[in-house]
Amino acid sequence: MNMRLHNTLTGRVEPFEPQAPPEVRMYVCGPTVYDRAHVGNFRTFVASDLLRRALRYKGYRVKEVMNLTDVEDRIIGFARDAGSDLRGFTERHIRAFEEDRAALRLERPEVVPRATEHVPEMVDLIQRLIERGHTYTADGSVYFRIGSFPEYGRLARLDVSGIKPGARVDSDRYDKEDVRDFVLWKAKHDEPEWAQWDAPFGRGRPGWHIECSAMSMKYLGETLDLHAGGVDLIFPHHENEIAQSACGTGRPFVRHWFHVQHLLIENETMSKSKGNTFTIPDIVARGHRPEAIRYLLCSGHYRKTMNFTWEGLHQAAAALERVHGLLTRLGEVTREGAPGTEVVEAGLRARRAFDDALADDLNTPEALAAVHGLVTETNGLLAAGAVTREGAGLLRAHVEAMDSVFGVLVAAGEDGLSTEEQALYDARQGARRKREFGRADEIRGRLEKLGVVLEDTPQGTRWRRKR
RNA sequence: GGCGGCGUAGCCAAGUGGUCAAGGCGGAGGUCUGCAAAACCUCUACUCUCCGGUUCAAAUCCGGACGCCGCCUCCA
Repeated sequence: MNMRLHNTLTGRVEPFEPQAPPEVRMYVCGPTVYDRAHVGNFRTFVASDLLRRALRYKGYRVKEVMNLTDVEDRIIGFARDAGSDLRGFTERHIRAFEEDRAALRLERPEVVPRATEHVPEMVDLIQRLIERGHTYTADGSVYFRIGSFPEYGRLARLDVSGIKPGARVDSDRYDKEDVRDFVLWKAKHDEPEWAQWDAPFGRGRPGWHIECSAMSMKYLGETLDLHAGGVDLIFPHHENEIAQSACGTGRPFVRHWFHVQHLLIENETMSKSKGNTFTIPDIVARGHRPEAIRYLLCSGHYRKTMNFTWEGLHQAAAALERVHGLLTRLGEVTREGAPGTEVVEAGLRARRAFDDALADDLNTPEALAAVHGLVTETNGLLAAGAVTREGAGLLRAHVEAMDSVFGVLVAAGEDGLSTEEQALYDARQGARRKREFGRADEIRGRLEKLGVVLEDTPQGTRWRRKR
């Protein structure tokens, strides 16, 4: 159950120790549902999915909460423009997110709360902050006074001392005592009715950060074991979450902060103006499989900027195909007998390397290398006829165990051949039996154009879909 | 300007003081095959952006240069 993870709070890789093992209470900042999430967003979600799966692999029981931010100024704006109410607008994007989540084989967190369904909890927390003297009101909005929290800036390593308390900063709509103070509750202006809630401190809507504090603590308790998100959230979002939560409860908010680096697309920053904020359906429309996307996102370390390229997607698909091919061939072994020591040892060796890699700050690239090491060894043993049926089962079990973390190594069930494809397949088999190889090759070429690859083996002809 | 990170083969990507610079993709040759495909075997970075330094020893530590990226108020 040993695991070392980098902790943004300390800036070091340190042993991960939950408060009440084997349970891990983990929170992940989820999507803001005003648009379809892009691959960059999904890098974070894939990384946090790898983390929760790795923790389970190591013997922990994970309770993960991932919020859906379904009220926020942009959402309100877009919904109003679309002539929709909040629920109608966000529902569409939530469904899209669920589709993408399933396509990338992300496990569904145990709790997926929506901000709009937790306004009372947020009001409650704000109320507590007011009572403890961490707030002030300006124009009806409630602000958090960062000067009331000495530890402010620790996570982001910001030096707050340069900001003069009391220096008023002009803002078109709100009047803050300090630039870095942030809003807990925004007083209503001209927002639609569906974007307003009642609170003891006035009608309005919650600020951005408060939802994560309120929802995480509701489902996971006042101190979380793990909190994950993209690096861009370190400041101000997570810094503010810490301030609100710690000041509201008087306890540490999070023990371990896990932050995922950003993604580059073809060596360029993602941005709307560059037109490279690809969504999962965008990438699929270009002929790539979601499994390849997931594999590619798994192939770099989460703390390092990753370069996402179309070429890389092809490479990922090819690497994945290699593992799938091994599994197919393991299933075809018929020889009886106990597994040889070579088989047993190859499996154990790979598992040890795999376990070590995961324990070392979730080093998935190295864990993947362990998987491929086993593939190469097994292929060799297979070619030498050294694998029995029992041995094949053992090796497959190792791959499956490792895939409990990666989630793409075992191929999803494929559809059978269509009637047309089946007819061609049968015709080729007939031609081959009659040794009419010219005709057989011609049919094989036609099937390949249809995306079906044939492989003749001593045991017969097998087919697979081209990647 | 302040803070943080990165620069490893054609491409993707581990390694952060001392067996060997992982692994994948691609490429070359060979084995197998009716031919292919798949698989196997061999080869594919004497070197880690560059320049200095520390050390018996550096891709790994220190200094500098160049290039790239992120954060410094609602963007994963």
